[in-house]
Formats: sequence, structure tokens, C-alpha cells
Amino acid sequence: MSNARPSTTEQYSDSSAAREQRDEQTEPVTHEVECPECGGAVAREADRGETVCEECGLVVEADRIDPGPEWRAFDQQAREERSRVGSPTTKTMHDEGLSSVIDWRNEDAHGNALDPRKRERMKRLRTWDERFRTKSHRERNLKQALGEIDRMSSALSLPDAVRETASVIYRRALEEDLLPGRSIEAVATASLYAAVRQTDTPRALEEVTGVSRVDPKRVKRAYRYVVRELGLAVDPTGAEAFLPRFASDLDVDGAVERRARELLAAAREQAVHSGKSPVGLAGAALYAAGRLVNQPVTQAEVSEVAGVSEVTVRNRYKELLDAADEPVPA
DNA sequence: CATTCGTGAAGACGAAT
DNA sequence: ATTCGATTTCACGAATG
Repeated sequence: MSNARPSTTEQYSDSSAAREQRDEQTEPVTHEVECPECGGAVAREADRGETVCEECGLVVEADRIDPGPEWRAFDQQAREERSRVGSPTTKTMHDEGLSSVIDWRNEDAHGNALDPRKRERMKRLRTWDERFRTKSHRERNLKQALGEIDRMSSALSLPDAVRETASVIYRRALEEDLLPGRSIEAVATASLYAAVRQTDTPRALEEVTGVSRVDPKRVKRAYRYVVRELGLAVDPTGAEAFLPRFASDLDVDGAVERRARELLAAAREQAVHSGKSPVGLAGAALYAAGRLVNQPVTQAEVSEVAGVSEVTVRNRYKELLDAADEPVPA
């Protein structure tokens, strides 16, 4: 009782001290703003966090938007690289971890019990404080994740529909409390990959993890987890889905692609394709088709665009020709 | 010379226990 | 958590054009 440390009044002084410190670091000294009332110079009073006209004393509310970079460590993952994107919305802009913490004890600064009226009041405050905190936490989380999804999407030049889907998936993951234990970026990447799968916009997992900053293993785990917990319907990607893009990257014409499609169909008939990586299959089909149509591409090229080894291309394409009952061309 | 082809050891992964 | 089976990759050398 005697040491009622974290009382509300004390917290206030704490946070204002912290605010001063932050202002020293990041706040530019002066503002080139005119007072809308009298046209005089406007100065910022750092210690109070107010912007006040020196002439008439008008408090210029608009200038309370912090012009400087104000972020510190968001959470463990996001520390580097986040240059503040977009305009700050006042809603999410409240002070970073500097907000007052309301003590749970019903005592005042001296350790005396509060009277019932004040107790009631404190209780209400706690409730709202809690709501506000968790809400804003989620919003920051979401904002960062969506930014991440956006970044990766453009890096992969994915259509907007995929971003939409990815966003929806991420939101659901967030709703269902799937985040704890996983990094935001990992789940964001996983969501994007899931979206890619669902929308039949063929990108291999490797390509997606390639533009992510997260360890591929973690992404994969997050992906499995999210798919299972959310009950997402993702059917296995067929090799055919990769044909158009690879064909385009390889600069082969439609005849090759069509032939490749036939080869894959034949392979499917004979179930030669189970357990094999779709990308390898697609690449090999194009390689084989290229030879059949007398418009050959090298294994190295195929290996490059498909992101599999030449060995895999070799093995696959032999199997494909075999299944299609085609002779190996000279 | 470039490309293709085959091989065996090693790693990664999913499934089953 | 470990083990097992299948697949892929790597590195190499040989064959082919």
C-alpha cells in the first residue's frame, strides 16, 4: 500500500517527459506556417504538444499532425525499412507506446482507496482504454500487412484481384487470432500465396517467398497453418497453369505451347505426374514440345524460367514423351 | 565448343509411426 | 520427434551435334 507507484498522476508526468525527449530527437525546430487568424508567425510549443500563434495565441489544431517520422520499433519484425507510407490518419496516429497506462489498483497517488464514484469512473476508463488499445493495435498490424502484400504483389506484377483475395485472407487470419507465434510478414506472405493458388494465378511458392523478407520455411509453415485453420479450398495447381507465362518468357510461339498442353494431358491420363513439381512438369513439357515442333529451346533456358534444375527438366521430359508415346526427336 | 545425357550422393519434404 | 520413401538438386564426366 505504501508504495503506490504507477498511479495515474505519476503516469502523466512520465509520459510528458517522454514526449519531450522524443520531440528533441525528431521535431524540426520551427514551422513555416502563418496563423490563419492574424497572419503572424506560428510557433510550436514542444513541451505542451501544441501549436500556437505567437501573435494572437490561437491554437492551430491542424498543425498537430506530426510532420516528422515518428515511428520507433513497431514490433520486432518491422524495425528496419519502414519509411512511413501514405498520409498519417489521425486515428492511428496516437503516440507510440507513450499513452498512459491506467493502473488496475483502485488507489490514488498516495495509496489511498478511491471513493466509489471514482472507482466506477476508473472502471469505465479502463474499458475504453482497453478497447482503444487493442483496436489500434490491430489496425497497425493490418496496415503493415496490407502494405507488405501490396509491395510483394507489385514485385510479382500480380493482378488486383489477387491482392484483394490476399487481403481478405489476411483479415480472416487476423480475426481468428492466427497471428500469435507467427510474424506478420510471414502470414502476409502466406496469405498472398494462398490467394495466388485460389485465383489460379500461377506463381510458384518459391517466387512468392523470393520477394518476401521472411525465411521461406516460416512462410511455408504459416501457409499450411492458415490454410488448415481457415479451411481454405485450395486445389493443387496443375502444370498447365504455368504454361502461358513460361511460354511467354521463353519467347516460343503458340504452337509450342499447344503441343506442351497435349503432352501434359497425356501425362495426366497415365498418372505419370503425381508427386512431381508442377513447374518442372510445365517446363519440361515446353522443352519437349519445342523439340517436337522443331523450335528447340535449351534445357538451361527452361531451367531458368521455370526455376527448376536442368536435371529435373531432363527427367520430366523423357517421362512426358514416354507417356505421350512420342519418339525422341533427333 | 555448346548442349545434352546419365549418375550417385546429399538435401528437402510429406507421410506415417 | 524420428523414420522412411520419393523427389529434386548438385557436381561431374561422357556423348552427341
